[in-house]
Amino acid sequence: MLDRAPPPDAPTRILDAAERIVQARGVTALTLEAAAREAGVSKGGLLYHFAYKEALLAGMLNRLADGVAAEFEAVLDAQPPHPARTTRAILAWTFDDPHMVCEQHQRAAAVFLAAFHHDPALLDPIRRVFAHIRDRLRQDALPPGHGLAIMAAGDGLFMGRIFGMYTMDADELAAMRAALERLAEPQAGAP
Amino acid sequence: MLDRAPPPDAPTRILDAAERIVQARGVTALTLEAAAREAGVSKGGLLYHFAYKEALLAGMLNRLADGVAAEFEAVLDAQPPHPARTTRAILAWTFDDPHMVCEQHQRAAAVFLAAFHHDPALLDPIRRVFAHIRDRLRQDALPPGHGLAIMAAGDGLFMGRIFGMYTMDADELAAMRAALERLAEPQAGAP
DNA sequence: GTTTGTCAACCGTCCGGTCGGTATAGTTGC
DNA sequence: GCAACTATACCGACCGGACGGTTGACAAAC
Repeated sequence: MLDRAPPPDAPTRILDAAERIVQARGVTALTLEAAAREAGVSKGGLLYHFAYKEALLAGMLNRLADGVAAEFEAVLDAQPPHPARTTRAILAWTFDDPHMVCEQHQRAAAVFLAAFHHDPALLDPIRRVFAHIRDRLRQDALPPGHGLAIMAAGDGLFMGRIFGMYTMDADELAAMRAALERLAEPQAGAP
Repeated sequence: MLDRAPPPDAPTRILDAAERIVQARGVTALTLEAAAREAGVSKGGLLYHFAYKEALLAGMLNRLADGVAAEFEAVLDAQPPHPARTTRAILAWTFDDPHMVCEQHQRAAAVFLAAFHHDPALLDPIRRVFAHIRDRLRQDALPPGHGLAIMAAGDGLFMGRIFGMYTMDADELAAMRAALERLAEPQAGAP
């Protein structure tokens, strides 16, 4: 389909390479030399584009934040109108299939952890994305707390998967989704 | 009350020191030398008790897993009989106050992350603890998925706090708890 | 001819792990 | 009773390698 994409520029190639390394071999393996080699440039070449290692990490995380924001926006747009549209988008985001297994998200998690490892402040761009989602969530016509509970459950599921804390089969996943969907009913708990 | 506790032995002191470092200054600051100094032994002394750095990490994580298991057991024991007793214990564990702000848990998170950073396989002891809790959860008289949803939400909240992704005020927390408690009602969603 | 992008060689530091050694407390043989 | 030996606990100098970052050179683009 898009096999004729132009070759990415050096910074992009470097960011890609760094992500690949972090995903495949963990934070410790992400050295300037390794990233440079993987990207097909020299260490000096890498340092021309990212003057410090921290700049590289920041670049990775900024791109990640943009990606996450765009992805959520896409899921939201695909959602039919509903009083709890944002909440339902989160549910879809969490449970709908392509997303669940996506290697993309393993990579996102790896980048996230790598950044946190180096300096928690690097996470700020992502924090802003989540804060934005939470603001949207507040505008849903739902009893207070329901949206947050669903969001927290989604995050918990995601984290659990990242850390290999629990792997659930399709049945359990479906049951969880059903449970959370009860919380996303507009009339739920209305007085 | 117990101010006459005997001084801890060297391995315990080292583990304590390592935890303190990891919590206060992050994974990167946990070097053998730093841990040794903080524990008041020499590097050689530390290596006598923990032959590799990995052994130190494993020791930290094993102790953590034991602590978490004991803590959950205590919360569970404090719970009055109820068809969804384990689920309610998780709710209490997640939301009841002393636990929420506890510095202990910041430390637990730091140890967890440090271990994961070094080698994800190190997390196995904790994984076992969570698997055990999940088994208990399944025995609650609740529609399938409700317990899991609550557990995931608790994990999400915990992770969110660790990574500073979102900080919720007391009202939001209370609303979340109320929402999740609806899922912990035995009759909830019964046909 | 200067700016832009890239390179390879190099440096200083830090860190995990090794190693030879010390001190104290048993244990054994006589 | 004591010498010889062993085990336990600990010390700190040192080594080798890795890693982040610097430097100076160089070629193509403008």
